[in-house]
Amino acid sequence: MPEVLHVWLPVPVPGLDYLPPHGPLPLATAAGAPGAGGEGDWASVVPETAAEGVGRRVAVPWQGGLRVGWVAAVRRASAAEALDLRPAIAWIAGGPSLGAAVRAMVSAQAARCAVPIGVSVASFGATGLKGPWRHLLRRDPGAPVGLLGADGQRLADDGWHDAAAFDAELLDTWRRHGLLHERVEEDQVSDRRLVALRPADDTLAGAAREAQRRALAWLVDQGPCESAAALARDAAVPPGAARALVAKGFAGYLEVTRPPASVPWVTAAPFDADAPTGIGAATGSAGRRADDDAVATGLLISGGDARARWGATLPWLVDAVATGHQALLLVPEHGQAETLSRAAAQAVPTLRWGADLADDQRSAVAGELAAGTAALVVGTYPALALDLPGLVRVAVWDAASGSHKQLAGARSVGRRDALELARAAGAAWALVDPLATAELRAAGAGRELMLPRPKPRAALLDLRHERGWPLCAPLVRLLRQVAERGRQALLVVPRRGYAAALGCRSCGEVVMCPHCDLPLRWHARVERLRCHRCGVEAAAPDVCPACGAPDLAPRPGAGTEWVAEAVQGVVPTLSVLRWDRDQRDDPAPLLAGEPGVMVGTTAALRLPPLPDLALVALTAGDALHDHEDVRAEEGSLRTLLSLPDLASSGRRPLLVAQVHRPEHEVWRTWLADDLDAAVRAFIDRVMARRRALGYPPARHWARVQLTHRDRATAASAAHALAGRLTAAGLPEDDVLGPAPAPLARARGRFAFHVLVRADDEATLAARLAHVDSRPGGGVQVQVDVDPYDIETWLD
DNA sequence: ACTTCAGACAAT
DNA sequence: TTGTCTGAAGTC
Repeated sequence: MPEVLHVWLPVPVPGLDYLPPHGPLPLATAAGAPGAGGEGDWASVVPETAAEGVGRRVAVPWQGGLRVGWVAAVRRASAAEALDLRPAIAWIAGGPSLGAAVRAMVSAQAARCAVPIGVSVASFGATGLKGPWRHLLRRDPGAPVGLLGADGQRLADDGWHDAAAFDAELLDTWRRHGLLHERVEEDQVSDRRLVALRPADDTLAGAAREAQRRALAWLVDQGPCESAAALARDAAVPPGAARALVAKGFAGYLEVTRPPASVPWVTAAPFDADAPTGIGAATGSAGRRADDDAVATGLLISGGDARARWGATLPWLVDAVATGHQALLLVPEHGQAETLSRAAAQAVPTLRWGADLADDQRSAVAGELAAGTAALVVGTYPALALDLPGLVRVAVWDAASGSHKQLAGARSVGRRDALELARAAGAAWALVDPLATAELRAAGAGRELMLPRPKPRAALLDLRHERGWPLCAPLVRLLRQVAERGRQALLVVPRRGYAAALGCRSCGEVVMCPHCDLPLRWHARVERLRCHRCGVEAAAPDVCPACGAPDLAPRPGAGTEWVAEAVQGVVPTLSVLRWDRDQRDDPAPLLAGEPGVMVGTTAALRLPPLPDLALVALTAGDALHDHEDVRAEEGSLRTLLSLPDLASSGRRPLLVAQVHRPEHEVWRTWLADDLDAAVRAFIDRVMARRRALGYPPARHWARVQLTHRDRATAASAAHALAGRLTAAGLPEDDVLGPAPAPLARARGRFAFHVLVRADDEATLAARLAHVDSRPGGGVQVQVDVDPYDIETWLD
């Protein structure tokens, strides 16, 4: 019975079957192969048998070229079935592999999110599958040249040839008949470098050529450099001297293969109470320590401040590494990987995995970890797909953060995948967050650690009674006090730009985006209207497009520009900085302790803590939870609870929010005398409501979005889908809609939503199998299991 | 994801 | 007739 490889490609298709590559194994060490061997043990591994190749990379024929994917499984097939399959091209020697736990996680994600396995594979970054590849082939020495036909005469010798020189269909035929040996290797990265070509001689003698002699000596001494200009700079000679060396042939440009990168171990940031990380060292932390009777069940750490949570989490991870194992800390955002890895590196050997790593650093890190080296890995989502054979503990930082939700690909939630990975690896897990939300509590932690939370100095400013806008009178007084005392303030605004809209004072019409159902936002500094959804830009019209009155003015909904202008008017002596996507003023003066005000969007909440922060103000507090999302109120409270982390000093800042509805339970909870009890009661109420209404975590939801340029076509496709789902036997209660999307038109396409729900993930996935992802007629379908609507309040 | 192909439409 | 755009189908 022939063997069949089940291959996962980073392409949105299900796993595909191929026959194992033809040829004697291991091919990498075949005599006469260029570049064979000599790359170290890890790099030269090639499976001896197909079954050994599970988790390894294989190149397969793909649309006239090749693709590289993971071998997910090897099975036996009947001879008849094997006849229909194409052979794979070649194993990829060495490099990363996809461990059993990661394979289980990826396949669970694809099932849960109702996407083809290739979408999940691609969503983890597809490290090691991207190439560029060098594809070489030669005639199987046992194959008579005559069998190859006219084109095959080029393979009469025993040497290796570049596959690009041959027709793809011809290669496929030869491959099916087992006439070829093939090799696919990562193309060696080479750089153009200036190198010394010959030693100095008489033509370089004399005082006039002293600089040229020095430059050549430097090049011989220090090795290749980037360019003649770089040589001149480094050797401190005039640029002309370096150029002269090239002109005379003493130096020249060569393609130099890049040496393998060394493993970039994270260097520790020295612990300092006022360090920008705001995170204390593991040792000597006053925080309680998470101990370890929760192995393989799970731990939920919440409460306290960021420092206390870190103090509880890091020792738990360090213990794993200290006993020679591996631990993984998943963080939602790239910036946190940087700060937390530096803080961790003080206590434990730490490797960081992030989108900014160069390809050669990636393979160095992956190789080190695949060898089982004891280390803590701090990384964003793609770190979950690393091969960590010694993994025993997985922690998720800011586990309730909406940033764990992936916005593309399988649209999975990183926290969910981390738990799956831990389960498959038999590792213990910990979820860490300011707030033990309903979903975190439902994750099934065997132990919960709620760190005590000091009552914040917080106050509401009721906009129904206070005068002044966008800054009400009490907030103006507070800002003046900050200025008088030479301290710092941070203002959080729910929008960038100047105003939420440009409108007509005569007829009330606002200027809308031509592609989306949204007003264009007014950016005063550049005098442009911009759509924050589709990015379209326009100059402001001179007259109202509706009534023709020359009466256009910024409409309420103050953005960062407007607030910054207002603040500057109130405290002219204070420096006012901005922090949003449009403008990121250097926060260095504030970090150095100078007085000033930072005005920013919620992005400013991720700034390093400020050393002399006296005031944090939310200019539109209600906007924190005024959006359509079941998690809105939890998210709002979560943000409020983490505001104290913005200050790094001992003096706690005053936290204020301008609000229209002070009676909302989020505000009442925030201001409660016994904060911990109030938070617990709040989450209990949330849980009860979610159970009563069938929201997550009580039940599981998916949103199917159908879009089309034409509104009626989108609507009828949505109705057809809802009809098909009920016809397939789904309870009518569990198919909601169709309804127009909250934003009915975006980027020129009309969107309708159908919501599907079920009691558990498996049932939901089975129900989503009835959704046709390519209904035709130009309708696009997107399925989002466990949807988050995190963007609507910030635009 | 990416390629390839077919049909619709506009410009020459 | 040729070029350009859009959508559909297929990858084992």
